[in-house]
Amino acid sequence: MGRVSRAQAEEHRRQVVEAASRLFRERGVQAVGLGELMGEVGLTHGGFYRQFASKDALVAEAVAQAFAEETSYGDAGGRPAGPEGARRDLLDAYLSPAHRDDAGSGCPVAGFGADMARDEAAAAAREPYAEGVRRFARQVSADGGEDLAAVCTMVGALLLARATAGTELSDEILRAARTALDG
Amino acid sequence: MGRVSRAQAEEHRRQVVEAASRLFRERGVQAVGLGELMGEVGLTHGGFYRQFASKDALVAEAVAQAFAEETSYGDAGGRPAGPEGARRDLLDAYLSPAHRDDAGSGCPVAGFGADMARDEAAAAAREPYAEGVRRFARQVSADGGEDLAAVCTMVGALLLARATAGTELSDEILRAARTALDG
DNA sequence: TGTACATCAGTGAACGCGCGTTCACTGATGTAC
DNA sequence: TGTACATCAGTGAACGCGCGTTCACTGATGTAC
Repeated sequence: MGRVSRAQAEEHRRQVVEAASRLFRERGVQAVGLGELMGEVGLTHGGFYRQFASKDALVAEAVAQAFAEETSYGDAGGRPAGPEGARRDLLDAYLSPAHRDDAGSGCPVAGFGADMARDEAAAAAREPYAEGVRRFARQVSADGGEDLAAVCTMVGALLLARATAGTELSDEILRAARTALDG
Repeated sequence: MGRVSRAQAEEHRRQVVEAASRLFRERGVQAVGLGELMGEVGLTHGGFYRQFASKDALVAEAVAQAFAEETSYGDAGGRPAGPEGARRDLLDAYLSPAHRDDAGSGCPVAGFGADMARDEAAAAAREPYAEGVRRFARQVSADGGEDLAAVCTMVGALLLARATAGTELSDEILRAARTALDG
């Protein structure tokens, strides 16, 4: 292929991080190889190390990238929300079948939780992940505090709905969590 | 080694399933190889297929085995519980640092959740897993029903506490979930 | 603005490694008489 | 109870495969004059 312009290379790098952010959330860090990731961008695997120090370094970037983007959690609602309805809309979207079925562009707290809990992922991602959890707890809170318990319910519901996807239990789980969370 | 008695072989098989049930919960199905599993029992990997049809078949058995055994969730309490205190003791133990730090002998709903959510694990384990979730929801319920929302909060808290283990956020999460769940 | 050359993004083959699975073989166990 | 033989649990080497990582090479880009 020969050399590519600096702007093009930066664009490739950006696309690889984005693909990683999506595929890692969808199938897990271990299940996605560097060859597949580079292929997503139309490149071969050999060029990976011109852009990243290691797979672990990419994991850290992918986690940060996932938290940086604004997720709509499957766009379950759609109606414009006043500040009073913001929490309600967030809960509706978060606990929707659409969000359950689209982990790749869904909540990074849930999407990367399993990889962070088991030490597969780089320790480098630990700090940005924990910060992301806190930020989400503030976003969820009705007052200005951190509603960690609500985050537990939401993330747990999403995980269990995904783990039981295809059975009727899956939808029941989402509804039970939605009902339990006021707003 | 030569042949081994039928009873000895059955004992070996039992030990392999138990080791799988523990290690899979601890590190994930993909991260544990058949060689390591057989080694746990003192055997070599070649004999695996005399006992199991495939790794996926073992996964299904390991999930069933994990749900079959009585877990104490880290034994956080210890005081004898009357029926009125049973739910309180369950919550205390479940949301304890001990349970967070010992996934291998901990709750199978949480331990296998990630593997079930991503399709790494055998489809054969889906049904016993879903049944295990329902059974746990009945166990958690204060009345005779199914408290799916409480299960979401508990499992979510455990997952996030493990994902943030080592940071102070981890303990905060456990306490927040414990406070939110009455009893 | 044009030319000469250094840089370096991406290629493709190779590295060692561990995976799940298969198989010929060993020899103690279990069985038939 | 004792002997002859079939069974089969476990061994260890091999299979093809994909992984993360390295590297010599290509040739267009970027830079120096």
